[in-house]
Amino acid sequence: MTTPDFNRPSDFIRDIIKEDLRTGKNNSRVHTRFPPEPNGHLHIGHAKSICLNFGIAKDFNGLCNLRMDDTNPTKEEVEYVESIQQDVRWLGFDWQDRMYYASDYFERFYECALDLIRKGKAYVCDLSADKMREYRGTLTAPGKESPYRGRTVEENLDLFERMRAGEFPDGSRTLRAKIDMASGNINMRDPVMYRILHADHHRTGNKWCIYPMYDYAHCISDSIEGITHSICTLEFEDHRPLYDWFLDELKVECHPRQIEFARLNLSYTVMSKRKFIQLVEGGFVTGWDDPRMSTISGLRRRGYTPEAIRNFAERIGVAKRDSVVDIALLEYCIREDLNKTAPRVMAVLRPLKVVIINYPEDKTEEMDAVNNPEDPGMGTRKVPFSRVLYIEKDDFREDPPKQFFRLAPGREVRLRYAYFITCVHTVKDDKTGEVEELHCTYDPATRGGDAPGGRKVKATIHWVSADHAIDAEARLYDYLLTQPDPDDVEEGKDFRSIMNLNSLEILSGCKLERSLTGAKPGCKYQFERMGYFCVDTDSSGGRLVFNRTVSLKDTWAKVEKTLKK
RNA sequence: UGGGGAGUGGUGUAGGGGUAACACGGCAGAUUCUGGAUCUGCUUUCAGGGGUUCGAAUCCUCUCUCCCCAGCCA
Repeated sequence: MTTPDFNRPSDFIRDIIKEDLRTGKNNSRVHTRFPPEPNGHLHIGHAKSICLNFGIAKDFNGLCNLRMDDTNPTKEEVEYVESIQQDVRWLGFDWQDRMYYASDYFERFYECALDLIRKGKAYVCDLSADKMREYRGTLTAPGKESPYRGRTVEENLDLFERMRAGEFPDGSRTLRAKIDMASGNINMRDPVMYRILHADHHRTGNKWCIYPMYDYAHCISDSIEGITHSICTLEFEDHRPLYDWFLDELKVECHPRQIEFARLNLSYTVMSKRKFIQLVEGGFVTGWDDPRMSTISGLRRRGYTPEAIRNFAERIGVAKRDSVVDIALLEYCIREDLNKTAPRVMAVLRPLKVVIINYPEDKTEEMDAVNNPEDPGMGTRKVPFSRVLYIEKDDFREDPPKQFFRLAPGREVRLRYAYFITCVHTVKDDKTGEVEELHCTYDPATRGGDAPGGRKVKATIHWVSADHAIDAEARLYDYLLTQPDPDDVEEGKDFRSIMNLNSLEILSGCKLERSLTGAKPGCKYQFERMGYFCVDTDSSGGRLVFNRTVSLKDTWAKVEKTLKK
């Protein structure tokens, strides 16, 4: 058992909990829950909530349940409950034996409904959906009471039992709470507690044909599980009076406190199930786990680590105001993690052939390369060097601008862990004039990368020996949107009008150092100077596919950009 | 025009009567066998008006702006 951590960065929710602990509320217990509806895949917004709920439990020596909020059989599927469990586990959280389903409580909900009917606090209403909307009133005008509001307890009991028995068709009746049709809070205008739905539920099958609504089911679920702090997002703020109303009327022992926080928005991406579906169906991405998606599965496939995401969740904080977090912070978090953990490797994404004309044709040397300068414990490896190499196209410029330090005609640079080379000749395509091969000389005295006299070069570039290289495909990703805010679009258009149509660039024929042979999906590397890459699940047999998780910070790219202006 | 929330630098989060802090970003520089990492410095803020006070981001008051709510979705 760990001691509660009161020292970690606090937030308004933890402040409330600390106060409750101080005053001995809830017998000094802390119990939260993460309650997704299994109707879609989790995204990084959910990760914020997961980290919050499980994190609070951990900080205060409490517990956090995982609960499927499965009260709507028409939308929920087992496929989703499995993916949700996988994602939560992957993020590093453990609900132990506390995996719950709202559907497990259906009988309890029913009993409670009976109780409310007997107390005259709930009634069966025969209004159609359209009529009910009409009776509800508007934001500014009060509603009208349903003509069925005055039914006797006996009649209500009879009708409700028959609703359960399946005597009535979908939509013909509802069970409603009897509260106040004139309330300024529309949620309190006799909200529906049960609707008739002759639909198979993924867990209860055809046992039920009436299903409870969120507001009714959620508070009771929390109460049953002994939740102390029921944390949800801002849009439920004006549902809180109803949450409290049900629990007060039912006189339950455990009455959790609902606390609302602002959901996460991330710049240059979308964050709602509806928009994700539009992306998938519109063919903008290949699926829920497309590495450009901010779904947990997408981020995982992209090469993000649970550590980075947890760290991100901590850095963004928790508050009540609407905000848009700069995606640069997420990128910072993954770079921070991978910088410490990812082995370095040399990979040429856009190869340019280089012949070292004064190097023997049949010779191969094994150069020592450091696996991770941030972590000497990760050791070294041998990288083969020979006469014909590949370097990055971007590392050569025939007419280098002033700030360009890399290879150019007549200029000397260092090949990382190998030799200094000087470009003495360029071979061009007759027709296009494009440089297709470089002839260079090397200085044998610089073996390993250092000149004996302390001679300096301005750049070190990576390379791969042509004869020893393995081929791979690299997928480079860019933001999904061309603008930070998905809703900042022209009148009448939606986020699809600001899609970045170049968010995926596929590079084939990349040349990798041979140590990457047989790398397995999920393996993460830093391709030196190019970014962090992760083996994609599309890899098979000898075919290697890499996702670029995130590029390295690139000062040269910035300089070049301002140069172009 | 009803009800519920929220306004602190470019972004996010602290500070809750004593003169605004941390992180990311941006910009410089140092350093470096990754134009990476690291280090240093700079950048810029309390929505507005009035009031209380020796002193207000903080308390009071008025105003403005933004977000959410009219599913038998969650």
